[in-house]
Amino acid sequence: MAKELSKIYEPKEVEQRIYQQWEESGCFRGKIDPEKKPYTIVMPPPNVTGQLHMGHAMDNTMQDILIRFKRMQGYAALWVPGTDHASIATEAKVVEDMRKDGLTKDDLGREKFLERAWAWKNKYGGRIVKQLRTLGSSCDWERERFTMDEGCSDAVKEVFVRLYNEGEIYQGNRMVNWCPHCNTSISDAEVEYEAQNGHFWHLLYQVKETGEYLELATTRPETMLGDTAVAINAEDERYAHLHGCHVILPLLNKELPIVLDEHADMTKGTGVVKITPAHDPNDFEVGQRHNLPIVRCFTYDGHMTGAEDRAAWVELMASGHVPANEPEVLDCGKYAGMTTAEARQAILEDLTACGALKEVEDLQHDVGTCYRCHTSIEPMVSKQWFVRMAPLAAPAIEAVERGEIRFVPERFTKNYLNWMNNTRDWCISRQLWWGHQIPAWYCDACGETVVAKDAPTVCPKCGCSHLTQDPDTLDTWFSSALWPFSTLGWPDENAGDLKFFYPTNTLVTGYDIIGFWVSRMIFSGLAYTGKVPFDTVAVHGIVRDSLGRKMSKSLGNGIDPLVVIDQYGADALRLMLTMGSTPGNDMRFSEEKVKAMRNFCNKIWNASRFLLMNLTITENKLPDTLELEDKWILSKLNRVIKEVTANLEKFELGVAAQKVYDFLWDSYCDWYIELTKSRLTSDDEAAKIQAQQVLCWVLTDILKLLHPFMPFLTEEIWQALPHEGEFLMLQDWPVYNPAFDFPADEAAMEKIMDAIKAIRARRAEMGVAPSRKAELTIATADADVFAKGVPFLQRLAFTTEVQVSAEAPASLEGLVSLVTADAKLYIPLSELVDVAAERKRLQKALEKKEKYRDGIIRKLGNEKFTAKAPDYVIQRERENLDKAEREVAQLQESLAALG
RNA sequence: GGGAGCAUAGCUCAGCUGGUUAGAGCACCUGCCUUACAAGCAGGGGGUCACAGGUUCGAGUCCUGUUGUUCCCACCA
Repeated sequence: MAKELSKIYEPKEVEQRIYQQWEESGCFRGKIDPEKKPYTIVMPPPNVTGQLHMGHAMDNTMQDILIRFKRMQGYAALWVPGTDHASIATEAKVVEDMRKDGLTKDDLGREKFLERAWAWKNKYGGRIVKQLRTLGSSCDWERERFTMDEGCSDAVKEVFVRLYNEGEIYQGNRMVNWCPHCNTSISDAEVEYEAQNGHFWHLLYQVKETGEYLELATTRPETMLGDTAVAINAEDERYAHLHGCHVILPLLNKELPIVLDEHADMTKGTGVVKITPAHDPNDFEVGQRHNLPIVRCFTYDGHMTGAEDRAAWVELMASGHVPANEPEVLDCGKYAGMTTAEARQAILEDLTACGALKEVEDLQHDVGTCYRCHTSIEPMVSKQWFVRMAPLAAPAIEAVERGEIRFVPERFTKNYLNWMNNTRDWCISRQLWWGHQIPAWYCDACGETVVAKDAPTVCPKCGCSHLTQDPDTLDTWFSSALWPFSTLGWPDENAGDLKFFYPTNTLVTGYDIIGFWVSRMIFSGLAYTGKVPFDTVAVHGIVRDSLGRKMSKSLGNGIDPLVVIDQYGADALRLMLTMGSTPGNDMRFSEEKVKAMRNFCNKIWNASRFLLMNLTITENKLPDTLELEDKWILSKLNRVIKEVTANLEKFELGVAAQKVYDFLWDSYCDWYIELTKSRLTSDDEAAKIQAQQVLCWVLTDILKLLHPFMPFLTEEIWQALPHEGEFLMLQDWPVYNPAFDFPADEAAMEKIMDAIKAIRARRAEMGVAPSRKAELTIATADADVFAKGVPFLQRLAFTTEVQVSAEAPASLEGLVSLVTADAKLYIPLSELVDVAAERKRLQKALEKKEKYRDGIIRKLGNEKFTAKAPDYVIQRERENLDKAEREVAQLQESLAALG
């Protein structure tokens, strides 16, 4: 930053240059230093092929603020960056890309597909990481990780094998959420419910033994082909005579048992439920209880099963290796090959034709959809790998209840506990290729399952050397659950980073992934490292558009942070994201707010420009003697340092930023700089130097306090000011110092400021041009204080000669009088006064003040108040009353003087 | 059905454990290019703190209920 510069701060060139300087000088590197306390953040890894959006910008800005703050406080700070392979999302993108070339996964085969996927990852993988740099993120890029890199993959295998050997991972046919579009199972957490308009179809099933018709309702008539029972409640007297009877399934004319099960709710509908164990989670449970056959009539890609599917099942049955709960596969005959939607129509038509459809009712209900593609999910019985949650959840709940992990804001603890207390076993296998392939092998000869980190060469049971690896991959969140320690070297317990930087300190993330991710990191950390992975979870909300809507691709209302940065600078965007938000709450993006922050950047820029223009000193140190105004600003600065530090430690980032903002703009620029001008423009060299020194000292501390929020601009200015050391980002954080508390001087200075404000206000009301200067007479008990204020009154209150005395002028003829709590001020501008208007104004002011005074008198007269209120409150009220009395008296006097 | 958030100036929001006459930015009105900044300076208008009760010497802040709104979880054969 040179001394002659444009009036406007141009962020673009500065940001690139400064970031490069930092990175090349190794400022971001986290160093193991036994002399220091570690402070560690691991970045929630964005999708490797993704692009930066406002959510990332917010998340990473918060992390950068914290890590920069702690680094300046002297911690050995480490921020580990990285990316996530995002199995479903990335695989979907690669598949889509292949479709342009007319290719499918099956055409390529696994190996070729993975080659393509890696090529895709290498092509787009660097994008988001570059974009994070434009934000100013001070992460240690030399430690950048990827969930599928060697170390993370090793951690994944280690955990899988361990859990399997402990019996906490098991494989089996269970009801899972199936996405027919992504063609894979997904976990409960990945199902999103959406309201949809549907129907309730009332069907009639005839009872074989009695000939009567049972009415039952379903939202999914196409599943009827897979019905294997009808359930009624044992207590239900309406159907007591049907215990042990059977119904005839329409269309298939198949005989189904009537079972007694609590799942049948007497209060709902007719109290009769059809049971389709293969395609409904509740029905699956009923089927298990009554040992019902499981009949599958859907294929995994959303069609009705046919002869071929059935043949495959017959073959499996003959093979002898039949897993438990393996569903029978139905040949749906005329419906075979139809999509489930087509089959619904056809089946409804046929049911109508045979009189089995009684009526249709409109119904709005929530339908589970895939969180990635929003296709309706199909509950399917399928052979998958699961993690037993109960043993993992228990310690994870205890750790939070014991306070070893704290959520900020605290209310999210409930959200977490709610999730952990209701968790079911976690389906971790995915029918995808992009991801960590499950380290399980099956013997081709005897069917033995071998789980190991490395591929076995022979079957331990039969010695056969032909083993096939399970084709499935693991849920993305399985690897992200290990992120806080896999990135630091685990499973090598002796890894230096792990020993020094783990457990990490703060996890910054949005409330939307507490269940998906935070909870899984917590139980994983406890289970595998024996320690909580972090001590604090700082939760933030989401960034919405200016109308309060979620930013989404389909709405096209997303704002690209890079565009904003390009236009207004990264510092402005960062400030907008922090100052406009409160912990845990959503915020709205608004260009107006970004502009306001850009203006703030410009304000600092110009304040600094002013200082540089006047600067002759080369060393940043305070002068030996301080003037009243110097003590005032230093005392205020000292308080700001104390408060801002406390706010940051409590994760109140917005409040912290706001306080420095106000201090810089109001106290430093609007007052202090103006107050120093009389010294700076004087001929007194010593006074010039003295003013420069305080200006420089205070600005430097402001830059330090602002640095975590707006790193680029503060670094740029700091380097132009007299300083020691190479980078602002490596300087020590300012510390509160009781020696710089000057309460008496602050109060004195403010008496002068009150007078200045009073004169300005009156002149503005009277419409006096600033060019018209006037003499001033001050009558006050604080004559010595106001004597010090003379130059300020001259410069800032448009006065020429100033008389300060204890007494009012002998004659008030031709004078306008105005009052503050501590002084009466007289200006010879009475020819401009509209006496009537002036009387009215004074009367209004007097009434208001009297009302206020009377309020205090009543309060202080209330014995209950004086008996119960704390002393400091009573004391303050007495002072207020004092001040109000004086003001009332002075107003009355002025009014009397008007005649 | 269970849980949570939000409701304060025209707009976007602060307001911590209850305690000065409720604040900021933007917008609006008036006057100023006062040699750092018009992306600025000075001055000003604008709020029965959603509603109804309650606790308290004292409530925007705590409690109960109501309304509106957003979200999470569960269920819906």
